[in-house]
Amino acid sequence: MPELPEVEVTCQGIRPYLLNHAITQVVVRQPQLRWPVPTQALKKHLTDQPVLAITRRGKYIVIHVPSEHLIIHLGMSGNLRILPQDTAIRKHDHFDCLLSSGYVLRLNDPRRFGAILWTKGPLAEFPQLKKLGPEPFSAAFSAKYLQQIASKHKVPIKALIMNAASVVGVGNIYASESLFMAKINPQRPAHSLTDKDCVRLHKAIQKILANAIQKGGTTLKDFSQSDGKPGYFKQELKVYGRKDEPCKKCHTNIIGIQLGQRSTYYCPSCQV
DNA sequence: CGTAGCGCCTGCCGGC
DNA sequence: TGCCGGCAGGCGCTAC
Repeated sequence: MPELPEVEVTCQGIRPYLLNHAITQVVVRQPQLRWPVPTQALKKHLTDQPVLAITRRGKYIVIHVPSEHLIIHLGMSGNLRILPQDTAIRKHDHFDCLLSSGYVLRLNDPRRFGAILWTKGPLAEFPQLKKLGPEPFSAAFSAKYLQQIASKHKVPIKALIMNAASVVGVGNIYASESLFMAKINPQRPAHSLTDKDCVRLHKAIQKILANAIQKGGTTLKDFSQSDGKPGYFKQELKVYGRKDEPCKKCHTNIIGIQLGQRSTYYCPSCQV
């Protein structure tokens, strides 16, 4: 479900309800997520701890308590909501953090591809975070950097930008949308991109992600912001999910293909 | 090493 | 109405 914009919107939504409030209780109803949930460690180390910060690294949400970190990944179908503590439990409500603010932070994740992790050590050394490439809005993610990695790989450019080791946060929707904005065919081998292509793609990735965050993310079916409202970027999608519909620029029908087992959309006329 | 393909799960939708 | 295949916003593991 979530790519970087949806995760960022989730962080922004939950922050006021967590920051400077204490975690009063941790409830794990389903310990089998992508990795086993470290239930005992969570209960022992998070209970009665104040939340000092909520940050994001790639698609991971990091909740900081004194000298430890709770790390949450939403996988494909995960959703974090802020709810009154007496809200009835629904199917797939796997994890709760009760808060001194009177609310509960609740994870619902039907497909259980998400994760609840915990670490005491430095965040940068945490295995899942250690492998991640630069943040798309950081100085490290420059047009020059994109040129360098593109020149070294022959995989389709869409696969390259979706690989979190290249740059974090670009998932299946925004990869297609960024490539449309940059006028690049998603199937092009990464090393075939010119420097100018990379400059356009770099800018497109940043613009698409920033605009999606500003619109509250993309709701296709099950994503909602932490207050339950949908994201409004769906209306902005130019190619994703628009197979056989006319391109908004040139009216050629949008093509839908499978690329690396992921559905991929592009305009055969605008994207070369 | 880079790359391709599979599998983890549940839910939903369209076709028969 | 029910069954079945295919598909879904992510990502790690395996084999080559």
